[in-house]
Amino acid sequence: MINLLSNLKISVPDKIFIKDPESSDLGKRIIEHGILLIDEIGFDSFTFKKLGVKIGSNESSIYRYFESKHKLLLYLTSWYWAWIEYQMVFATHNVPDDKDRLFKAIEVVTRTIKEDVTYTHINEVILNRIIINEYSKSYLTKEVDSENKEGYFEVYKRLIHRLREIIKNVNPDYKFPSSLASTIVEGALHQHFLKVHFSSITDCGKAITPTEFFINLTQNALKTNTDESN
Amino acid sequence: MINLLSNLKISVPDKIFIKDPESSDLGKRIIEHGILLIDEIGFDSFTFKKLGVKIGSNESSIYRYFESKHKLLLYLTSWYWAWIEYQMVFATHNVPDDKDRLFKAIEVVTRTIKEDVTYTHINEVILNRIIINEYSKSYLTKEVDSENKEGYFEVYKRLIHRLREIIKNVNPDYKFPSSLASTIVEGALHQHFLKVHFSSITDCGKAITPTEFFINLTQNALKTNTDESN
DNA sequence: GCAAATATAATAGTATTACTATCGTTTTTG
DNA sequence: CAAAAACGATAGTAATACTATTATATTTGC
Repeated sequence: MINLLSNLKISVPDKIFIKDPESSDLGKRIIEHGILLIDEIGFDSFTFKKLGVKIGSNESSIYRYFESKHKLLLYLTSWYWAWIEYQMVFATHNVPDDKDRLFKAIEVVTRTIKEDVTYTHINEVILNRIIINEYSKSYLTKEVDSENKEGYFEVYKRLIHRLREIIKNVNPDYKFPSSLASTIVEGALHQHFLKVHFSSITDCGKAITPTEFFINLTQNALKTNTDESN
Repeated sequence: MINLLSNLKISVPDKIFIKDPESSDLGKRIIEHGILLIDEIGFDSFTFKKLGVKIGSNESSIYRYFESKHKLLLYLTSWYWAWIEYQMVFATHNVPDDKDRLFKAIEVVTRTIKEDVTYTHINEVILNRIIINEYSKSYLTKEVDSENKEGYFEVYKRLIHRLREIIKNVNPDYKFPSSLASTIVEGALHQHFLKVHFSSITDCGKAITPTEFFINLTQNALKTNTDESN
């Protein structure tokens, strides 16, 4: 699976960037060290000037790739969700049982990220931390609707749609497949955050994982009256 | 109930402000128009200078109440959750059946806010919109841990703890009462957001409410094997 | 191998932000 | 009524989030 993935370029909507960062060495350094710096000082304190210093390049050069730090965040989040999407597709591919497929899919979107050596300039463990800490900021803006129209959130919505379809296969009569799908994905990020910063309002921690919680929640939500198999 | 509440002052941790905005006319105007202005232009574009213009006062005077706009947001969110907490306590008070109590509690934390005339200078409908759009930004910061130690999130955590206890009463064997409680509260905000901005990834809208979704989810999550009553 | 095109670097400049500090005036209150 | 507290006005600062221009380096196409 890792080899299959390594031949694929994770595809990010091209309206997000001015110049594709994958197309040059400087572009890749912007992504690589952008991730590290956002993780280090937080997105709010992050500036292109500081990133320029880190990569020994100039602020103005970074602006030729991304028109703002907000667009860079949109790039990173789209990349992340596309990466998760690929993992979901591969992990659920050829799984014959509908329920098993759903459990696999939930596992992919809720688990703690382990390092992936496929994309050398992107540290997925750190990127995942950025998603947990900063993802909401990418859409909690006054510009959401216009940016949504521009397609900046396509990857994320497609992932939720895929998960919704897998849910519907398990129980076509379930009334809230979209809300369940979006709750699992967003909720998992939230539980991972709580685990680190507000442990008193989550059960997730050393013994219990968000994956366990959401699989249990989903399993019960989709149980039909006549279903005693689980 | 409204009359009972009107005698209560919603209590916000006093470390959040420099001077209690409830203690003066200017303070109340800061809160009242702060809410309106944040809703109008979004928290990111909101500044004390702009607020000063709106209320015919000076930037420097506002700084005498709140040391930063971030603290003002913490004030508003604490106020909001304390207000929700009161409603939850009153709505569940004297409800004999554990399940009914839980459903009432979920309703209070997930429903669409209708206007409340009790607190004249605070428009709860608009404040709710701010919570939906901006709440995450109050804790998704590099300072969460130190601010959490200072008690800035006490009200929110207390609300989640209350909900958790109500959940535990219904099913003491349920393994994830804290995670379920935090998922309901955070998830409801998220579903309300999706309803407005990303309707394709939620079932909530005109026909279905977040309350319905989360009551259904909880009901199924807490069902015991021998429980056929619902 | 060289000219043209492209990419990058360096510098400067702008309006705004998120404050702090000071001072004078008004209002409150003991 | 005097002292204290609150408020308003002004000024100042370092940083932010850019844009614009120009110079230099690198790549490429013929």
